[in-house]
Amino acid sequence: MTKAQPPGFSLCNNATLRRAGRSLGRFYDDMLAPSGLKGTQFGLLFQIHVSSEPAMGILAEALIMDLSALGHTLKPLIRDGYVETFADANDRRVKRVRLTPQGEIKLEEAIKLWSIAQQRFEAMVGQQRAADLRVMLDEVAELDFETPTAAPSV
Amino acid sequence: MTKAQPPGFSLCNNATLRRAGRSLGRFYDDMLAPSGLKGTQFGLLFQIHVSSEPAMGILAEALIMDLSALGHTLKPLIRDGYVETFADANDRRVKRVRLTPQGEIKLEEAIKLWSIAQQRFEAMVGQQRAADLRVMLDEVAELDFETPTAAPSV
DNA sequence: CTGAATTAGTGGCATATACCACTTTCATGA
DNA sequence: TCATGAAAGTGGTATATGCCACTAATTCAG
Repeated sequence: MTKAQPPGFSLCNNATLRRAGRSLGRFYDDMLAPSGLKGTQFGLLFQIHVSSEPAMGILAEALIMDLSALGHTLKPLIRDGYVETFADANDRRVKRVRLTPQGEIKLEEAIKLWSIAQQRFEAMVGQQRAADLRVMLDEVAELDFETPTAAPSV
Repeated sequence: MTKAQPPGFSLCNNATLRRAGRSLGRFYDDMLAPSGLKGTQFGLLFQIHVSSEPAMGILAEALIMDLSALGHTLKPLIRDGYVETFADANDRRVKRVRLTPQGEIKLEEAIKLWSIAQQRFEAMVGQQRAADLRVMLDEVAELDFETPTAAPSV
């Protein structure tokens, strides 16, 4: 028979991805800890920073995140004064998001810590392989999982 | 200059991994929905199934998951009667975990759904590339992130 | 222009995870 | 044997995320 599955390894792409996510997440969290931000929060601040006062829906889409989840995740950042929201001028349904000056400062501070984490990680797996991995992951993220539940409606 | 970052893509390995995780997670969740299990729960049941009545600590280690997080994640599964725990015979500190008969049945049911998800995914990215991705992810998960906080204590 | 359908967010609820402070058991050395 | 310290879990608290039901604003057909 084939050799027994190494303990902890799974053939499930999803389980494997989550497992790696927990591991890597803790690493980035640890490295970012001095800033008081979690890896996720850093990513969120960064995405807001590089976007142009994005609407929540647009932001959620870019992050492939549920809109309501984004709302929840944003709360601690708003509470801590790093992010603020404001109504769109043309469509009052739309709420836009931006960093506060304090948020920009915090982000800069965090970027320094993040760079170290990023470097440490890439030193371990290789810069090229890390880039390859990201490409692969972005491809996975962008896949069209449209479930053909049954016959596609005419 | 280099071309602007495509919206939603990040150089951060952690952010990219999480983003892909959300995307893939939803896909597996959707596919498993008829069983009433989430992708995470399926992975957990499976890992318990292939282990030999593992102690919680061992299970957590295999999944690279915090022990207390495992405890919390296990609760709904215990409540729903899929998993049960029992004290180790030789060390009363140790709590072992196993599937109930009901849990085994549910797992079998879920495996059918999972297979479809797995197939669909691999049809999209290619079986070989999926395998490569898992290898890469397992490697990342297994990295030694030991933070050399400062001078290693003598 | 008015009522139905659509779009954007919110709030509630449930699971996923982490860290920390305990509590209970063991293991160990004096 | 007994005090100490290590090991395994539990519970609390906080963030991360998703889905669903609902509300507010818009858009659109008639």
